Amino acid sequence: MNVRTLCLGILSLQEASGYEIKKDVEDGLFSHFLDASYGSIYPALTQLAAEGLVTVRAEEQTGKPDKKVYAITPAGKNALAKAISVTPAKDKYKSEFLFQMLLQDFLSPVVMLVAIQKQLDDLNEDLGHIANCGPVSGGGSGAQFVAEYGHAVLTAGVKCLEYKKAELLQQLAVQAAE
Amino acid sequence: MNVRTLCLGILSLQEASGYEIKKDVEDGLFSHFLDASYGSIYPALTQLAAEGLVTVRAEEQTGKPDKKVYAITPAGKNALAKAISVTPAKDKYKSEFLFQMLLQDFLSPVVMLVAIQKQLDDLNEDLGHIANCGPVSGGGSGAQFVAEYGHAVLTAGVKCLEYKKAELLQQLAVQAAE
DNA sequence: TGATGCATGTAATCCGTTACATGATTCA
DNA sequence: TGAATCATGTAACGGATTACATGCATCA
Repeated sequence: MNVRTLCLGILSLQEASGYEIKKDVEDGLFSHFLDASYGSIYPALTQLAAEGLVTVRAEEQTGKPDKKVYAITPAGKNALAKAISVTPAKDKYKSEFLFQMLLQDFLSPVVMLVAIQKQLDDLNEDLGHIANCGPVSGGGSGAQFVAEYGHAVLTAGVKCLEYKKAELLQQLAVQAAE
Repeated sequence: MNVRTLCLGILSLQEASGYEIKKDVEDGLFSHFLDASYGSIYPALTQLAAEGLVTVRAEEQTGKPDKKVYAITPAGKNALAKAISVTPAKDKYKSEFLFQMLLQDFLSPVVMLVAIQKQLDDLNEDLGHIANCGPVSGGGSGAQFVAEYGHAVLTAGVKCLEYKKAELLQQLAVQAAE
């Protein structure tokens, strides 16, 4: 899936500017399974508008720069429906954290502890993003499904890491006592 | 993290050919959080050998093509230790499946069911990869940690999806009865 | 006889990130 | 006064994937 489809998908839930789409994938409900940078979002939006799949409207704001609000068109909805009806690619998960843990023989216990804590913070941050969006938001039942799935998976990770962390802490304490 | 470091990491656990490294990230214990293609592995290995971070040995095989077995050198271990001692980048997770679920209003219940089943199959496949490696394998305690974490997260996903699937199936049955 | 597994490699292409460029406003 | 937020955009660069090329052995 490319950034074009991503934008179309978000715009099908609500109107938004490029800046707001970036926020959605950075801090919003979608942050834990989507990603895109300004460098890909803005060109995609321009292209989408040129093809008539979205409309643009300049919105003046007081105290803030003007923004371009994009909205999906019927043609855009068709294109979106087509794009997401194909069997999706398998989820991609890349974790440098797990790579580090795999190679823990090369790491000092302190470095390990720092890495685990960082991972814990990252997971909790994502959990926070999901919680912030509240039970109802943009995508209705779809958003709820995604929130529940994310919550389940993220929570499982946290639980596992809390256990590991406690284990490590105890080991460190024993070592210090010797 | 780049493919160079990935190869160095796997070679620190055991000797391997490029083909075997690819299998590790495709079907092995690492498959659910690492990824690399031949097009990136082979050049990386060649480069690593040229820099003296790994050694190459041609191994003749009966009934199979010869293979080049790579092994990490002390210099390679140093380079690896250095590379993984920096704070790792945040995990990247991209899910077209969740994107589809988010946009479920554009999907027929049947397409949704197919998508959920496919996701379930994918998760169970990864779970199988972890189980196949058994309690002990290459990386010792590191491998065990990674296996436990993967198992916890993947299982949570399966549980959540089984529930959703049952819910959907029931809805479909009710609709059919009307 | 055709598909699949084992095995190595190269080159074009693509998609996206990073960095750069600009500028107003608000809050500390 | 400096940092952060809001806001849009471009261009170079990079890293990896995809597709291609080759070839033997085994299994159905």
